[in-house]
Amino acid sequence: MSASTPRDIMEYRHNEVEHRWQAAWEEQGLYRAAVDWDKPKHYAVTMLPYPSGDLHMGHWYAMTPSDARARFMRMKGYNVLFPMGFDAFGLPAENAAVQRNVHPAKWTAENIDRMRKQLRSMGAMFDWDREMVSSEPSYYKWTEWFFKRMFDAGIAYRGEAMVNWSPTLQTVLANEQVIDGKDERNGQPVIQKLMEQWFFALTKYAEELLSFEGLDWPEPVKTMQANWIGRSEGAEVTFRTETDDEIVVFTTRPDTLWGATFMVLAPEHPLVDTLTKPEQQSKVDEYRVAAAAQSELERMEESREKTGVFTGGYAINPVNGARVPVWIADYVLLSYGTGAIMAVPAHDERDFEFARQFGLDVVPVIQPEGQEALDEPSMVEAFVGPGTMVNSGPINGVATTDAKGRANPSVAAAIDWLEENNAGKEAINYRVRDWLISRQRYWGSPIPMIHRRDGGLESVADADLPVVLPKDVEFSGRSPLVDNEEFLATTDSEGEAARRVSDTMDTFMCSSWYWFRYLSPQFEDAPFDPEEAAYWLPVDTYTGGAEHAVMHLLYARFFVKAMRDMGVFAETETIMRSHGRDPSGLFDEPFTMLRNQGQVLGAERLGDRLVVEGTLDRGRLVATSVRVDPDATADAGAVVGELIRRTENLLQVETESGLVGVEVPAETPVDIPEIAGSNDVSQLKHHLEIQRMSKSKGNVVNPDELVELYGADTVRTHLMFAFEWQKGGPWDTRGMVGSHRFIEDVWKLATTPYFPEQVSDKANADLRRKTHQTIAKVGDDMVEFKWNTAVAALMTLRNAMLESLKAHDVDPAVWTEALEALLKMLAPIAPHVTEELWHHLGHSDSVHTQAWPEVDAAAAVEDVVTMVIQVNGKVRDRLEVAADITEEDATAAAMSTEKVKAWLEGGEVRKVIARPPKLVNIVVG
RNA sequence: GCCCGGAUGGCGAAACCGGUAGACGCGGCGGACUUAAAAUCCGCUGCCCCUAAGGGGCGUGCAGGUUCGAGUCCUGCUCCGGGCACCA
Repeated sequence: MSASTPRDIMEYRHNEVEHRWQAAWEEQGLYRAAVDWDKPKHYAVTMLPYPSGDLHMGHWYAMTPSDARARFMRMKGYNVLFPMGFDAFGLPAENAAVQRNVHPAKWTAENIDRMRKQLRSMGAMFDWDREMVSSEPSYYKWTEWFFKRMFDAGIAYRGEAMVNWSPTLQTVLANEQVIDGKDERNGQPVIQKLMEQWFFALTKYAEELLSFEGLDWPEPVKTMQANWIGRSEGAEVTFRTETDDEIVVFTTRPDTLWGATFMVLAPEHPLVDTLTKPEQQSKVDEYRVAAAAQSELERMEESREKTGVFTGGYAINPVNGARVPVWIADYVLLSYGTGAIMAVPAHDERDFEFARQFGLDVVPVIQPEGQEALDEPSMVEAFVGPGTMVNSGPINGVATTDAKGRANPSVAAAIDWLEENNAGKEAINYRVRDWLISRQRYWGSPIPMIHRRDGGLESVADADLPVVLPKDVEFSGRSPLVDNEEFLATTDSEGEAARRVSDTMDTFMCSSWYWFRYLSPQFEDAPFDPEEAAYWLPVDTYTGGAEHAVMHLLYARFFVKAMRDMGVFAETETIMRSHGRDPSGLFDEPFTMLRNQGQVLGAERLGDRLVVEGTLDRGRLVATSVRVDPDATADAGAVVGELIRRTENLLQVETESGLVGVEVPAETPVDIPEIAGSNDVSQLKHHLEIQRMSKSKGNVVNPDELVELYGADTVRTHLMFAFEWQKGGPWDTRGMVGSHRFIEDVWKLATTPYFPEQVSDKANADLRRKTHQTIAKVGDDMVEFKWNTAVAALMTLRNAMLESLKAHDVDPAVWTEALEALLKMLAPIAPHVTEELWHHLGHSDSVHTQAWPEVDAAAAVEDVVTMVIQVNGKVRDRLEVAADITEEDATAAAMSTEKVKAWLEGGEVRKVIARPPKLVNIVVG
């Protein structure tokens, strides 16, 4: 050894190593991806983050495996593009504006700056030249442009929808802002109100969205989307009211029409007013007010007792002329189907309950298979099984089965009859609704539309895009665009004075096309540069949380299909062809492969027990003092209880008599005895369940401190090791030392000089076997996103190498082969330390540009295997046998061991099941 | 309520196609080094029972079933998580 020992030089200083390599990679442009038609491409995208302020463990959990996968693909020979951006519009920025008087633009920009720095500390291979931020005009110009194209294509339209309306604030609230049917800000009631909104005709694509052909997506995601779309086959039937209005209903069971004894309309249905008789008016009005106080989710709860009110009106059943009463009930939703149903209580569970509740007629029309005829008065539940149609005029005697749609003979017969008699027609209904994209908010992409003075609508000229959000605005809780004259006043295409639409777009709209913008975020002629698109599209690997399984992914799929049909890819296709790439089918779907990670969950924690003094103002307490006191009795102050939730300065406190909203003005003193000095609201701890980490829930673990303490490489390794990636789980920092030891051991293996002493062929073969088994295992696991077992396999190799290092019993060539393979395999997971050690071994190029190690299958083969011997299915002995043992030899060996003989004594061998070389099972009796 | 998942030692987990349950790691226990602690190193570690060695029984949320053999397949439950259309 030289005078300066390796230990002096080579101490592992993770911070120094990580900062140095991050700077070096950036300088070299190691992760900048460029179009290269001579290499196969791989476009990897991980769902972009919302800039909530700090990068939390959940972000690391989502991003570092995606990064490792992208790095792995690069080592496998692909030209990899892996960009990053920010989904920067949204509600939290407006909450900050209302409650802390920070402009959303400032709040967002500051958060993004902070998160960019934190993202860099991760050491991911993000190509920052491709970054996009959805709240910048250079991005939302194209979000608006897409809206225009949708409008021109007839996909964007005006319609009505139910919204959470705050009569106090005169504005629409997000579901999140409504707690217990009240506005979380001021405790005032919130009602459901029908309002004019903008929609995208997503249902036009419902059928195509049901096909997942060619997509490598998780089965549950496909199932959830299919269920969400909810295709059902049946018929539309027209009933006429006594006032000769039409009520169209959709039913999957037109065969049971002869048993329809009443109708139910959604309380908001437009015909309710005309149908309602004067003597029923007050009851109907009362019911409609009550229904408006409930959310759709509450209304759909099936376990609730059925409620409803008779309108006094009647409609005529078109199949038999029967006069059926028309009711309204909240379990019928205006947004589903036609907002009206025909009720067949004898054969539908919900209708049955409703009929029994209100004493309505029940008329059976199916004779159950192999049972007695249904006896109406004694029925206790609806009959929904197969049988034969009865009491049904023209379709009497037709069989009814469990099949859906026309595949059911009775349904087919009923549809045919309806069509022949002009009473209805075959129809397909989808549960999915058109995409409501307008929001009555400020911090979003403006809808580039203008109301002309003549009442018409026109879109803003392309040359005038983007419609820019005005900066100088005041925040009160409702969108400042609504009364911003400077913004609203404009002129139409003919120079006439006109008004802008004050709505902005759903942020899902921004996130429905961002991976196109990554391709060329500075491109000014179109949303993306077709030269880039022709090479990189489509996205090969998309990763993100399972919570986006339906909405975001369905919108993204819809968007691409609409883009395709609007010809947005025409030029891209031409360029593809000129390079010999066939574009057919490449623009039908956005993401070829999808993988979901689970969620890193926060730990459970009780909220602080608060004692609040203050004055009551419109149902909520305005605090004059807030104090934390774990022992406070219920009468210690005006409001005493556990802090359940906090949004900026709004507290939800659980008291003995229920949830109370508390507002804490800036000047109100907050006293937390545990924390010395002056305290503020943000230091209050609120209740945490074991649930996902998110800024809004406050149960966030900050990775920065862990990076400081252990290094990014350890944090990355541990996140990939500690959980099954698809599943996630509660975060616990303690186990991290194991991953840290692993990284330090790798450091030790690579920096300790290796001298062979007692070299043996067996030791050489053993280490080579382990090395090549590990290469095979880790390679397979990385393809399948099985990070935890990949790291475990690397740890096992580490253990074997530590033994070899101690025993000095392998050739230097075998040692080096193992060491370099270990570094290369670990490189995607722990990029900094492996790069440092790679260079330490004397290489001058980057470990990240190395080819993934090749498996030597011959070296990996196991020649001796442990064979298990079972007697009657229980393990009784084990034997070391040659891996290629024959069935006869295995059986003979198994039967002849002392232990087995003892177990066989006194019994007769009835059967021997041999599965060489792993197992022999002897059945005796 | 509806749709989709999940449940394995004290903890995070592993187990290809139905074939050794608990790899890998944390924690714990015992030991070495140290004045001591930390770090590091060595050994043990699913539970229970008998024991001197060595054996035996039980065990993958619960109750059944199929099979020579079930964590894995089937039926019925329980509990937990995600989504339910304005959180992203």
